[in-house]
Amino acid sequence: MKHEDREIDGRMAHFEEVCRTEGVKLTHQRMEVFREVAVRGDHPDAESIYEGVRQRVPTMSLDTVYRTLWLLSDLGLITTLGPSRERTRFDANLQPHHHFVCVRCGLTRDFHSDAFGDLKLPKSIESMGRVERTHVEARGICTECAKKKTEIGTIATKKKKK
Amino acid sequence: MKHEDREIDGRMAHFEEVCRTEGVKLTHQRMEVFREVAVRGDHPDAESIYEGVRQRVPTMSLDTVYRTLWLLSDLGLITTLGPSRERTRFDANLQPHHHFVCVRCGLTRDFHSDAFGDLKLPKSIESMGRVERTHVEARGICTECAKKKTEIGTIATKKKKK
DNA sequence: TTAGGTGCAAATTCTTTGCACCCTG
DNA sequence: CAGGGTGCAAAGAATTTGCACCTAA
Repeated sequence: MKHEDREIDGRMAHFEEVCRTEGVKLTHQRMEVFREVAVRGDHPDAESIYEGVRQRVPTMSLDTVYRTLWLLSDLGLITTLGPSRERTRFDANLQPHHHFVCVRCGLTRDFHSDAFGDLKLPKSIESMGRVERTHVEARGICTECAKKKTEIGTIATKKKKK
Repeated sequence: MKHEDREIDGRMAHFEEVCRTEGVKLTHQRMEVFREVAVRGDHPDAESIYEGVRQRVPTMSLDTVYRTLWLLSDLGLITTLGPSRERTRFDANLQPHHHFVCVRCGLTRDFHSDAFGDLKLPKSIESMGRVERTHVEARGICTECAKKKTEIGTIATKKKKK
């Protein structure tokens, strides 16, 4: 697994660099939380990350894990699966369709595309399972948010500027 | 908006039919909750659906909205955006990549595809906003869950069979 | 040294559940 | 009329926050 280790090392190095340039302290806890997310390929939730880190840092608390995860997210070092910091949302459109998602405000709108009907999936996917349908998520900034321009930077940046 | 109205009517009809065949009672509340989700194109959360329905059915309670939404989801009449009934999950992979998601257990694994690098988006998306990146979600049943076969039907079916 | 970071515990927020009455089939 | 469905209130889960002590820079 030489390749994977190198990948992790690269992520750790990037993490440390971003923390330094953003003026965020490199604590033991933060390194372990980031490492846990970086090493695991299963996209764990906060609780699961907490359990993993606790084996190495028994004093770690769950609230620090949460604080750290959102910090990392604000720094652009990690992302969330699905809507971030939002409640579950529902969709009554059963037709095959795709979503445009605004990464700033969460606006989500359907769009259709015949071209996306039969995307050719790589063979690597066969070992994971049988795919029943594919769905494309186009992420960007919606028209409304774009109007507001650079009104606000990232939360992390705001904090730093104090 | 002739076309849209027809689409909604079709969804309502399908909803009523499924309820009948599944032996689920067609209550005023359920119809209004389903209609609210069907009519709105913004994929609302439970609270928002609650507010919308309450204007027509002032006695509606939030817990009924939740119960109804999960029932509709079990019946396959609606779906959720992102992970269903799950906590937020994190991803440290910053490289452009895609996900295979098991709709049964939630297992999520990365996969890569050069072909998906530059999907041609329909022009209809331009009015929504500026797309920065696209991400493909391949949904299906993972190898592990497939082994377990038809061990369990849908929750709705289970309920019905009592 | 010192401002930011952490752990603890309490507070919030979101969602689910028990129960008695109500309404669809 | 019977059994599922609903509203209410209270419980539970997940996540956030206030505060005093701790530690990286």
